[in-house]
Amino acid sequence: RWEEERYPEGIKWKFLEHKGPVFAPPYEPLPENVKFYYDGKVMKLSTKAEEVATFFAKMLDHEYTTKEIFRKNFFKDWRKEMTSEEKSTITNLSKCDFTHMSQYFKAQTEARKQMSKEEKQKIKDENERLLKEYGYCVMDNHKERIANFKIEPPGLFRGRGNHPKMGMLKRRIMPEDIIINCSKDSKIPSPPPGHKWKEVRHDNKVTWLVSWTENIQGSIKYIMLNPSSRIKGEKDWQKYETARRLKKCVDKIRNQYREDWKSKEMKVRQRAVALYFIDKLALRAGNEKEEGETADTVGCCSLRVEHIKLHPELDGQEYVVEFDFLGKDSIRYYNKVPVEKRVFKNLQLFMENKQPEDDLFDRLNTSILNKHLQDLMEGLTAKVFRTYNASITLQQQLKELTNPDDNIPAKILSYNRANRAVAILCNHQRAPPKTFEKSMMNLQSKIDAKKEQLADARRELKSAKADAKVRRDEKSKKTVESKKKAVQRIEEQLMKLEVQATDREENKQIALGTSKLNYLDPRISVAWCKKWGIPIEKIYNKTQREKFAWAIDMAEEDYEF
DNA sequence: TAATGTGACTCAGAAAGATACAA
DNA sequence: TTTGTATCTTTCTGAGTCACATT
Repeated sequence: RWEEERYPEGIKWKFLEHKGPVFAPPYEPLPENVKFYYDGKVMKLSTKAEEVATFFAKMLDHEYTTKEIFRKNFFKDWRKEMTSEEKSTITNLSKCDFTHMSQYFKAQTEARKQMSKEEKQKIKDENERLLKEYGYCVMDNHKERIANFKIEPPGLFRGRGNHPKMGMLKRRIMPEDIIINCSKDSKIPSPPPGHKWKEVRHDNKVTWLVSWTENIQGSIKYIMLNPSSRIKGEKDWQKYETARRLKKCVDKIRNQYREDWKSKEMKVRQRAVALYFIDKLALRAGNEKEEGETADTVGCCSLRVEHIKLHPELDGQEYVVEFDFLGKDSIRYYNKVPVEKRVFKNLQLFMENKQPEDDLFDRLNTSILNKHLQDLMEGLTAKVFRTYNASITLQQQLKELTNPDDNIPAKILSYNRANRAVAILCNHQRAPPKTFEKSMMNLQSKIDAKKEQLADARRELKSAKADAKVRRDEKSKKTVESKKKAVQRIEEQLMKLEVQATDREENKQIALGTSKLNYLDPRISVAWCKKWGIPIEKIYNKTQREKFAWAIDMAEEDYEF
């Protein structure tokens, strides 16, 4: 297995062979009867302009097509694709009527749903063929699954939150944009007929197979392997091992930064307070970002004065810091945290004579912080604290919440609650599902029905008992037994439903997936399952079991993070 | 030098798609 | 048995982190 293989420093593989990427299907022009209207009049668009128009039409129902920035960016990029005639006619987006196009696409979606079984199967088979041919590569001696072998199709860029580039045209990626990475002695993938690759290279110090430069931010996109692959699994394992090394020295580090709160040097104090937040609140490092290029979000080091409020006293607690800022993906972080007096006083100092838009930690950035962390422990960076605190929290919570006498569903509820504690710590949120209220009501009515059923069963049991008392024969005794069993079964079903309701309610706005997949040492979960006799399938689905195969292999019931 | 840029990788929630379940 | 719908799974691709090169 891959756990045993070793490579010299920086070398990621010796042999790499793959088939290259799958390109987005070419644009299919709309049928003649689907019309676009400008200023109330039918207008036939050139193919290029029409394609971009369809991107907008497909999003018509979405809120962001009403946003000014989105519309402005879209219109600007759309005009670039128009012929000069179109350009001179179409001068106002508000006069464009995409509704007919939009209806056509909705009808198409509907038609796809209504397809016969055979037609659906045909599509499925084709997808499978594609996966079989392009979805795998050979890295060293293993056939590995590729994560994203399909090139992103063209469309309109949708950033998260208040992104200044929303609505811009994401251009179509051509073979001429593509860099292929594979080994010299492999069969080099051939570009589509009539095309050439931008470059073919043989760099075994990186893990990607294909790359191209995207036109919105000018950043590089990659095709890489699936999480189940050796190269990803090994790295994942390493990540948790680093976090476990932090566990051994975290007390020392904590004492150190507490000392540094008193330092004469401003830089050191800021570093120490920031690190305290990263450790205590599991904040992200917070790199600087180029203004105007992305949504305005921050992490710890990039916090601004306007993102915190200091309360010498709040709701009976002393020295409370109120955080309110947008973090990664523009997810709001809101928290009121009582801190130590010394931290509080330092924050007051940092905020002195500053404007709301000034940096809170003006003498600090992620590079300075990470250099310092590197000195404290090899391989230590800001994000290791997140991994460490997430995993240790799961372990503690599992110990605290698991009741040995509980049945399996109740134990799983405890697991989910432990998982939830981590998700809350890491601020992993989701939009409440659109059908949440409804599904909650459905569940409640199920519970009510089950309760009635239970009452009936109990009544029947009672009368059966009475009956048996009178008759005193074998048959009626047996009836009592079976009625007892029925009551028990219904009680269990009821309990299961109630547990489910609790779980769902508590989970309304919490996303468990990210922490489960990226922050929790899977060996903790595997060990917990073994210890309590919970089938691993109850915790990890098939994909997750593939990703965590190394942990399932490795961890025994006594594993300690 | 510290600031800035570049590249490669992890982590993120929404949306689409597949499946299970109830009517 | 079929069909509609709720839920679970997978896909998608944007948004971070962090190391290292360049100026």
